[in-house]
Formats: sequence, structure tokens, C-alpha cells
Amino acid sequence: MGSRRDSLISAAAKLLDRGGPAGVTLRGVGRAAGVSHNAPYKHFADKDQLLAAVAAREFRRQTDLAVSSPGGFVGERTPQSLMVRYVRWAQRYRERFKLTFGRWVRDDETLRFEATRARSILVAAVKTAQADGDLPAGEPERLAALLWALAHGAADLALSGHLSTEGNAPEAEDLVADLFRHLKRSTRTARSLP
Amino acid sequence: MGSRRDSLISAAAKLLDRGGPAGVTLRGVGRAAGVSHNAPYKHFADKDQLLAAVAAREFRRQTDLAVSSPGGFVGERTPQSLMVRYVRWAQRYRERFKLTFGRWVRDDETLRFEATRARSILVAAVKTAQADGDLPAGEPERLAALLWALAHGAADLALSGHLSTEGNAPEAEDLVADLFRHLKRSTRTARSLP
DNA sequence: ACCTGAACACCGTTCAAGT
DNA sequence: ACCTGAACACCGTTCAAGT
Repeated sequence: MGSRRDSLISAAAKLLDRGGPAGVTLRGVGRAAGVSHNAPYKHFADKDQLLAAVAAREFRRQTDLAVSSPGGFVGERTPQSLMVRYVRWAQRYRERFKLTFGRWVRDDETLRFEATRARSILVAAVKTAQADGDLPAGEPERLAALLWALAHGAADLALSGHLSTEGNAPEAEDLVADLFRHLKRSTRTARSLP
Repeated sequence: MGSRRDSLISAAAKLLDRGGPAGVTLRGVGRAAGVSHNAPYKHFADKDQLLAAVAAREFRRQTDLAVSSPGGFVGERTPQSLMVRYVRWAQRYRERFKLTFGRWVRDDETLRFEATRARSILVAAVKTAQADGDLPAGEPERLAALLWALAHGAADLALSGHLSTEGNAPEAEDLVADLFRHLKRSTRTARSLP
């Protein structure tokens, strides 16, 4: 079921990768899916809802991959490996990444659900790392938010080229590694204190 | 000189705040500036260049404010105060913030210049904090990139609502404070080690 | 140098109509 | 329920023409 709907989303994702959100036109989507420029309106209220559906599908896929891919089984799913995967995703699919954090996110229920799901996976990994003494103690949700924010910011700044001075820019992955190094040191301090 | 150009940029910024990049139309900009829908082409090659000019002006203004505002003189300009200012800027002018990290940044020379200038101010503050023992040792440019990435990611995630689970979300400012707390602890560890 | 108005090809969206 | 084609109001951009 919904295969027409799915093919519209796929067509939109393809256009998005090629030309950004402006490159996604309902007319173009219809054309690519082999229907009239008007058929999408039977599946999506407007263009924004189609884009939100693209973002939700992409978010869902990436979370699924993080859970099921090689190296993704629970024991190997460290916070750092999840964050590295995150910045690589942003690099590989820059337009989908940008889209996932656009205007509609706040209001789209599916997208909010996917965000919550992704966050809960990260929180679980954080708890394990805390128990292993690899991350400092403290509210795991809060620490997870810190990690996510750093990975997100590093990825986004790298995409816009703002990290580089004159070519010798740190990679987003380097900054992720730096953060974990500092957190590890912070962990040791907290332990050695009363 | 350039007052017509400036008024076009101002009109564009106003439209941007009201309706995002899609709300900025060359026709609307011309109308708001009291010229024909076609006059902007004498000052900007196309719509993207107009938007890039808006972003560059905003970036420049915020950097100027960070340097000259009360509490902004050199001694008070700590990395943390700069980062708090950054996330507040994102919150207050979300559309301008988003615009500043859009597609054109990589290619626009003025925007790249402003980014370099902002980064150098942060790097200077980082060096001072390192000398005072408030931040860990290491390449200051790299540490500045870490701080900026965290502030940027926290601000961007907060804007898209992705930080909240069920309303009890950490604020972007909280995450900035958390990072500095961890870095402070990391500093002490590094000192107490051989 | 700067601006205007007409024109072109496109777009999102609406609507009446078909199966 | 799903799709089509015509239509409407808009847009970015180009061009010939004015001062």
C-alpha cells in the first residue's frame, strides 16, 4: 500500500539531492513519478508536507541503519561511533541533512517521533559508556544532547565551509574525537575528586 | 554611496524575518524599496547574491556588537560569553542565523571574510582563557572550532525543536555551560598529570 | 550608470471534470 | 478514491528602451 505515495517521496528525494529544496517542484515530482503535476495533492496537502515526508523517511532510515548495520549491534554501538556515523551522513547527504532540520520539524508529528527515537538510542549508548567509565556521570539525556549538539554543529559548519581558515580546517570527525577526549579526561577528574 | 544598495538589503532582511528565504522575492524587495521589480538587478546579479549580501551584513553586525558592546571589551570577552551571545543571536534572529549558513557561504568572498574575522576574535579569547587555566592546552584554533561547533549545533537543534523530548528540553545555553564545565575539569586533569 | 515595462518560462495551488 | 487539464496569481530573469 501507499506505493504511489512512496514513489512520490523517492522522486522528491532524488530532486532534492540534485538541486536542494528549490529543485524540488511538485510538477517535477509528478513528472518523475509518471503522473500529472497535480496528483501529489492527493497524497500531500502541499509542498511542505511532501518535504517533511522526505525528511522523516531519511531520518528513519538513518536510525535504522545505525541500529542494524555491521558494527551496529548493541555492544559496539558507542556514543562516539554513533556521532561519527552522524557527521558522515551529513557529509554524504547534505541536502537531506539540511532538510531534516528545517522549518517544519517542530510541527510534523512523524519527524518529532523519529527524533525522539534517535535520541533514545543515543541515550542508551551514553548510559553504557557512563557505566564503563568512558563518559562523565550526570543526567544521560543532558550528556546525549551535548554530544548530539557538537556533532550537529561540526557537521553543519563543515558543510558551510566555516571551519576552514585557509584550507587547513579540522574535519567534523576531528572535533567529535576532541570532545570525547576532553570528556574522558573530565571523567577521570570527577573520579579522583571527593 | 551605495545607499540604494543598502536599502535593498534592509528591505530583504525585513522580508526574510517575516517569511524566511521564500518570503524574500526580488519583486517584493523592489516594492518595499520603492523601485521597480527589476532595479535590484543593477546591484545584485541574482537573488542568491542579494541573500548573500544580507547574510554578510548580519554576520558583520553581530561580530561588531560582540567586540564593541558593553561587556565586550577585551578583558570581559571570554569564550563562554561569546558563545552565549551566539546562541542568543540564533534565537533572536533565527532566519538570519539560518541564512548565514546556507549554500552560498562557500563561494561568497565577503561572507568568508566575515567568518574568518569572527573566528579570529574567538581564537584570541581562547588563548587568554588557556593562559588563565580556564581552558585546556592545545591548538587554540582547534579548541575554538570545538566551541563554535557546540554552540552552533545547540542553537540549531534548539531552533528545530530536536532537543526536547516532552517539553523538558535543555536550553542551548545550558549545553554551552556544560561544555565549559567539562573543559574546565579536563584542564585540571591535564595539569595534575605528568 | 540606473531605472522602467513588457515578455518568457516557470512555479504552487485551486477547481471543475473525468474514471 | 485517484487522477487530469485548464486556469490564476505569482515568481526569477531577460531584453529593449528610456534618462
